[in-house]
Parts: sequence; structure tokens; C-alpha cells
Amino acid sequence: MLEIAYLRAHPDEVKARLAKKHFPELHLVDEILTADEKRRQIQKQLDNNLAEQNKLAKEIGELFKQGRRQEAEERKSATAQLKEQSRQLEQQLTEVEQEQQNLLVRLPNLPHRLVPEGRSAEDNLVVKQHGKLPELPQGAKPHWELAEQYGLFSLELGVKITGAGFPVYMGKGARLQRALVAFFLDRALEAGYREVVPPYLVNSATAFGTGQLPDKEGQMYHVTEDDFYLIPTAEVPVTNIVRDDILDEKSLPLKFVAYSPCFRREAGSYGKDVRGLNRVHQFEKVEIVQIAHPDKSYDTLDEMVTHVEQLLQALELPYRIVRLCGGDMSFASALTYDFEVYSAAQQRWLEVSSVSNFETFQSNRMKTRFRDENKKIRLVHTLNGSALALPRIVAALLENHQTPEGIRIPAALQPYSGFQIITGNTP
RNA sequence: GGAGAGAUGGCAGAGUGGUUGAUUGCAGCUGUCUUGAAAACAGCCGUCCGUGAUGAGCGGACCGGGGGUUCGAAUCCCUCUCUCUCCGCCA
Repeated sequence: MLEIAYLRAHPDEVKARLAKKHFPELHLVDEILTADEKRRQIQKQLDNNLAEQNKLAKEIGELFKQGRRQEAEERKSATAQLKEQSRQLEQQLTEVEQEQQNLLVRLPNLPHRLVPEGRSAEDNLVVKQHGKLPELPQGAKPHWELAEQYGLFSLELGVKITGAGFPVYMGKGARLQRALVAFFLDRALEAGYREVVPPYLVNSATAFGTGQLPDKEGQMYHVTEDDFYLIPTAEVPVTNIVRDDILDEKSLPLKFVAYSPCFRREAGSYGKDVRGLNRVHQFEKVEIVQIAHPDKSYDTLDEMVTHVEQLLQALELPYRIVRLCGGDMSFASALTYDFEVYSAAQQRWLEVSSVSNFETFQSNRMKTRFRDENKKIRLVHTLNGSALALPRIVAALLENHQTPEGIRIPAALQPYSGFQIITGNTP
């Protein structure tokens, strides 16, 4: 949520920057400011009324104390009209506040100046490419065929148990999941992150805090009986750890890492692009989250990008880093770097991580602030990134490291997996 | 699931209708003292909104959330949420 004070002071700039994001409803900005103007006017009147009422109430108390009942009773009747007026003003205020809030939460975050112009994924800027694209032998298979050959996971079984998009991992496929999670967590711990095991169901206030609600509830599974949502990412519960907090400046940055399963309804497309593990409803992810000082959050973003890079290097996967253009960025983000791993057998880039700075967009919703050296209260910046999301990493790992003898496990991962190769004849 | 108790400022803990945004203690900040620190003493010490210059000051709101009674509510009533204790069930 954008800060109303900023909107008030820089309406044209806000519109220009929203346009870069290809936000189609620029008229909302003026509507918000109109509502804001109205709100302040009503607030002023109401405050004056209440002040008058307070004054009268005090006087009446005094008069009663002095035993001047007659005069007290006279004042009582004088408040009736004021009260009725205040009641109406209060109602108006609530309405206009609600209206302003409803409009305000529809505005996406403003893009950072580094964000490239552009409408779609094709306009994203590749800022770095690392590693040689592998040349696979003839007959190289996509991961879903490899999975079948080596018995690593089954989507059919998932359909039986739950439905489409709920893979069942087994044998070395399951152990590989566990190895990756442990590996990612350990690397994050080494980088100074504090490990968190969050709830996987969240309430609506939490989902609002990080920007999932309203509007994007379609992405989440909703447990209606209790009004809880299954988390689409650990970002949601972990970032909300600091909701409603005023933090000590010295405690920044707060660094959290959490493993969690993630649940996404994703009513997206079907077909070739979503085969195998490319898009599923339930998957594993290790997420890093930082609560940063606003003056330093872009250094933090770079640090997180480097962290993710090191993971991909350790897994010996060719990757590129892409800076998302205005039209391709998420609602809440100010600047996002996507990590894509090249999947040789599918001959395409797979998004395996997304690292973003949300600046004050989430903290303004969550009311997460800190007291700076001048005792002034300011909103923090929040950041997060996948480090990493498993399914596509597994896909890339299987495809890029396949050999005639089996699937080679990268050296860095072997202490966690307990095996060096996946072959057809081991459980 | 059943029964009871409770929710007050960073923490502890008063306050049951009238200058109470709220006694007090601890923590924190500033000053005096000290070579420095501690101790002692004095002062300050919530958030949000409105209005000012993002200052001071002034006005308003907030004692878990929402609603009600009243000239006036932290204090009374209703309701929701949460916490604790006991019982039941249970990984």
C-alpha cells in the first residue's frame, strides 16, 4: 500500500511511475486524493464537535458537583443536537475512510528507477548469465521421463490421492527433496539468517499484510470453516512476524529463513509449459526474508541476489539473472530479480527464484516501523527471495545432470543426499 | 467439546461512571554529580488522525475488536476474538 502522504505530495510522479507498471487505472490516484480531501474535512468538523461535547460534559460534571442541578440539566439538552451531528459525521468519516482504503489497496507499488520499460516477460533485462549451456547427449530426457525411469516422483499417484498438481515423491526423489531443503537452510544459516518454522495456515490480517488480500485470494487455498488460508509462500507468515511492531533501529536488518510447503491454486494455463514439475499446486521452498533499514535496503537486495547465485553455482546449474520490467513485475514489488535455470532437455529457462524489494509497500500495510536516531518513526523496507524453490530446481538438476549411467548429484549436495548418483536399480 | 477466570502503556501492576492517556515500580532517555562509570537526585518517556513547516503548540481518537447505555465509560450492558485454569479427547 502506498503512503497517502507521498501520494498527496507527488500525485503526478506517482501516476507516471504507475504508468511504467502498465497499471490501467491511473484515475484511482485522483479518486483517492478526492476521498482524502473529503476525509480530512469531515475529520476536522467531527473533531470540533467532539471538543465541544467534551467541554460541555466537563462543565456539567462541575455543576453537579456544586449542586447546581438546574443549570446542569439545561446543558444536557444542549448536547443532544451536537451528539446527533457527531453521530452522522462519524458515520460519514467511516464511509469515506473505507472508500479511500479500498481504493488505496488497489494501487500497486511504484517501480524503482532501475526497472526496465516494458510490457511482458520479453522486455525483461538479462543482467547476468553464468555457466555454459549444457550440451546433452542424444536422447536426453525431460525430467518427467527421468522421474518415471528412476522412480522419483509420480503425478498420477498424486491425482489419486488429491488431484492434479500434487506430486508424490518417493525413494531417492523424496530424499533429494530433503537434501535440498537441508542444504538451503544450512547455507542461509551460514549467511546469518535466523531459522523459522512458521504456521502454514494464516489468517486474513496476515494475508493482507504481505499483499495477498484482497484481490489475489484466488491464488490461495481458503479454509472457509476457520477463515484461514494455506500459505502460497513462507514470505507471508514470516514477514508478518513484525506486523504492528516498532523495531529498534539497531536490530535491523532482521534476517529470517524458513522452509515451508507452498500451496498455490494457480488457475493458469495447461499444456506443454506446465508438464512435470514445472507448475504444481504444492511444492517445497526455502525462503529468505529481510526486514531492512530503508536507507540500506538495496544493498540488502544485492546481498540476497548474491546468496541465491551461490546456491545455483553450488548446484552446478547454468543460470541467468533477469531484472523484471514494469509490466512483468508483481503487484507489491519495487524491484525484482528473477533467477532462471536453463533446462537443457526442455530447452527453456525455468524460473527458480524471485528476489524482491518491496520497500514500504508491505510495511505500510503491516504497520512495521522503527525508531530512527532522531526518535522519528519510519516504515521499514521488506525484502524476500526464494532460496530456493524445489520443483524446478529438481527438474533442472535431473535434466542437466543426466548421464548414461544415471543422474549425477552435485558434490555440494552429496553430504546431504547420502548418494552420488541416481540409478535405476536403487530404492 | 464442557466449566470457570481474564485481556490496561516495552514489561510488571493499580484503577469499577466525572479534569484518567490513565497511580506506581522496572526498563529507557536527558541533566546534575563524577576523571569515567555506578549510586543518588531532578526532569522526560505511547500510538494514530487533524491543524501547523515532516517543529512547537492546539484539537480529536485509542485501556483486546465491534456495538450499546449515559451530559460523561478503562470503569456498566451486549457481542466477537484471544489467553489462562480445570475436565474430556488426542499426535
